[in-house]
Amino acid sequence: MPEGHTIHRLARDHTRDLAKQSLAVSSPQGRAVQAAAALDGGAIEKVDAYGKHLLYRWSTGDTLHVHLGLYGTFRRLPSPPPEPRGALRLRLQGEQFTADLRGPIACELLEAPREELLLARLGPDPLRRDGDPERFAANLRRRRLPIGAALMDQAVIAGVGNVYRAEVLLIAGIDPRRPARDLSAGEMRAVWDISKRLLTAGVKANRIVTRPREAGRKSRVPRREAVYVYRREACARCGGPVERYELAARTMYACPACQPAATADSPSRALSPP
DNA sequence: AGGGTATGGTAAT
DNA sequence: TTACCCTACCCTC
Repeated sequence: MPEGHTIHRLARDHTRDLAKQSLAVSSPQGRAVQAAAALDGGAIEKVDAYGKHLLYRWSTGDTLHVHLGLYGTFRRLPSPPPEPRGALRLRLQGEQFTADLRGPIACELLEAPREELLLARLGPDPLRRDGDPERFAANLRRRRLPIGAALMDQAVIAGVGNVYRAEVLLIAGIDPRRPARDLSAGEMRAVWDISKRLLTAGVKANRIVTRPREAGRKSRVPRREAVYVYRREACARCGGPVERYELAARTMYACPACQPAATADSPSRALSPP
């Protein structure tokens, strides 16, 4: 779940549910006791999202940095919440709602210099107003690695993960193994625009949905039916077999028919937007 | 009910 | 390159 869409959705929800009120902050698991003690009784001004990173801005001037990693999850409970159970890393208890954080890779106070370092190594984020497609293109031109690997590099583009990279490249009709810098300017722009569109839809739906729902289909379909290639046997666009292989230490899913290797004679072509 | 797997990144090796 | 975090989900039984 935690690609950029999840993070931006949490920033929005937590700003709505928890900001501008006194919060009881605790760390029952004991691994963020110091941060909890510093923040307890304080108030959040707003929550910012950069790629897959959450920054909670407290009225004291403190910034709490949270990164969910692969397992991390926030659960929203009505206040007052039940007694904490298990490995509960952080609990933010507000007047009406409580947010419980489990399994994050990062949950720490972030001093200004370290925040600068963190943001400096993030590429443009399509979900942010300041996300700049020209910066993205410049990042790609600088890299010889495959486009499927470049999209996983948070310094190239922030917020895209393993599901979105597969889906974006399928829709763009681009073979993931093509060197990033070999993409045409139009292809680079298409990859950015499709990423932005899919991530934005993900924030709204609060899940990854890259494929239009079939007419008359029930409103909530299994993930398998909400995507074109990720973890599928057959491509949802053409019905052909989906290829899977390791790329950037993760499993890549691609349709060889919809994502042909480009040649000088026949550059790969993008799908018309669904 | 229970087992296998992973939407991510860091630190150790 | 590998171990790890140790949750939620999906699948099978």
